[in-house]
Amino acid sequence: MDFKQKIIELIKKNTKLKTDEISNLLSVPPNPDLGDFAFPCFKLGKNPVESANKLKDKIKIPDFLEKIETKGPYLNFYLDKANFTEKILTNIQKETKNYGKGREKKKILVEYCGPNTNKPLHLGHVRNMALGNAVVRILEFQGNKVIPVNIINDRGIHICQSMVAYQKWGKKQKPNKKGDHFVGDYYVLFSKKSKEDPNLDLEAKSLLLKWEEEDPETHKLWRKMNTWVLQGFQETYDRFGIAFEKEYFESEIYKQGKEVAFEGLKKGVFEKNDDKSITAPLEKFGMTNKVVLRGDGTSVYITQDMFLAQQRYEDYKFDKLLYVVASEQSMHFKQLFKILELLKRKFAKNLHHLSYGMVHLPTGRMKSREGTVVDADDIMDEISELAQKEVEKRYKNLSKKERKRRGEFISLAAIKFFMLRSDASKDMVFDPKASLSFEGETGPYIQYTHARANSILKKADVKITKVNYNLLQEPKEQALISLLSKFPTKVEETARHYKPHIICRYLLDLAQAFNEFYHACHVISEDKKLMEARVVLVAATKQVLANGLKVLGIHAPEEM
RNA sequence: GGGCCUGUAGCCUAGCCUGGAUAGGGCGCCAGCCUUCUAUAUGAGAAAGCAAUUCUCUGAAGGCAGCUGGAUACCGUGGGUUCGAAUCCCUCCUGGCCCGCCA
Repeated sequence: MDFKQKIIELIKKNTKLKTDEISNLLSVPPNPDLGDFAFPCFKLGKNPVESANKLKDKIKIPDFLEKIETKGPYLNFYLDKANFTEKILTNIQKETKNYGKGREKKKILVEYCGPNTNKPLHLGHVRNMALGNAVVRILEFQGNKVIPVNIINDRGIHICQSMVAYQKWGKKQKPNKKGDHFVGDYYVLFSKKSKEDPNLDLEAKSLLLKWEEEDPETHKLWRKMNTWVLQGFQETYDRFGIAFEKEYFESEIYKQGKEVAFEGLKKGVFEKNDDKSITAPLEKFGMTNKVVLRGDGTSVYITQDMFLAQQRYEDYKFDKLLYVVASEQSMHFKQLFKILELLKRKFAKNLHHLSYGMVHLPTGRMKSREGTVVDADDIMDEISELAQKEVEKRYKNLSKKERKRRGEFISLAAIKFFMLRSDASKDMVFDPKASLSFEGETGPYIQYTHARANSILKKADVKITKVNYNLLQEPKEQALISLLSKFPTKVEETARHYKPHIICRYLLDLAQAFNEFYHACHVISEDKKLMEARVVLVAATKQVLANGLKVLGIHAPEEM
């Protein structure tokens, strides 16, 4: 039983309140002077100050508490420091990389990334990948079985546009650069040329028809170009540090939603229109009606998603399916989930759209047709270059290889942390020049703190025998220990809300507390027993920083 | 017209689910911590005087993935609920996204 539970019991014994009520009221005071837990006494009577004092007199102080005090209408509980410190620090020493791990046992599918195979991944995908990857790791750390899946949008008119341009101007060249960029260039070329020559649009349309008729030549070209693009994506995934357990291809499933549409019609959930198209009537649920199958029998975007959801259920029997997709598709998912509910799919209530805000440039919205897009690879290159320069400034004698390695993990930390540190639901402006500093609330700051902790441990050559936890009484030490104890709750909270920014904020607080601590308290000292206790504290902090970075998908370096 | 999201210092952001003590961070700004330089007729002072040397002040530059201190907030607006509202409810306003037989 943890301390909070013990205090709840204590209050329960001495008041008429129920456990739940007390649990809700009991909170952590705004600053450490006011103790470790606080209980507001407004509910105990008309005069809360008097009630607080009465309650205080009634309670006998148990071993784990140092004291109880009243401050106005609040009853403040002070934990016995040595007892608390010992419990937390020994726990971290024992559990190491599993400290904070949860015990949920669900099977969760997370769909993210969702690229189109006509152009490279861009900044929006970077946010998506950072978020998806972090959510996967956090849910895993919470104890769940998590299966990351991708949906590849590898068919449709936009794909054919790149193909037309390649046919006309590609001269059968093989890629002379990363495959996705190579193909993307033809997509941009198509957009440019089609402004002058409207016939190109017709050509793309007829190519799409040929593709649907499974014309061998067309499919051969399509497969060839897709292979180039997918190879390029794979390189980006590897660099970003993500992997998928399964990739679903739109081209393999887009036709199969039809059965679902007919099923809905039979069940009376959908309606048939005069032109033979099929509609899901959703007006009574506060949405607009949705066509789920065209008059000519071909499927639309939502048709394949209806099928794909159930396909995934058959594949994995998930307890939960998360779609990490930008907020612009909120309506689509609202409609999709409602339709599946009307079709009485038992998994319908276990679907969740994890929506995130758009990434804007200082110049406005990104438009791939107009070339005002920042490519994922380019931004990684650019930031990596910057980071390598910073590394070089600090260490003149590093090998080029090592400098590159460091620059790379630092830049990825900067990018990922920047994408994750604020609430996903908000839009953000990404200014490549100004947004990614390495100072302040950044990934590198956390990494740096981790590296510093490590370097202290290396310097402090001491044998840990029997630690006297009583020695860690300084306010900065206590503040740090108190933060360390909160990690498991933060993980739980993050997993419950799918909000990685909670862990980001926590790591910033922890890093700051640690930096303040080691400036105020010298670890390496003549007093061996004190040094021993502090070394344990530093090691514990390093461990928790590492655990936190890991669930965000960020490397925790030993030095940088 | 309808739906969803959003509004917190000059800028960015946490807190809102689950109401509670002084609204927490960061950037930027100001003042320090650290390093270097400068004073060979062209800065000043101290170590009794001179020389050497050292130190202090003043000045300048640099660095800064770190630390300390400081200034900055009608929590969009108006109302309601409550002993108590950034947080819950309602009005209005701002910005964004969506409302296609595109994906």
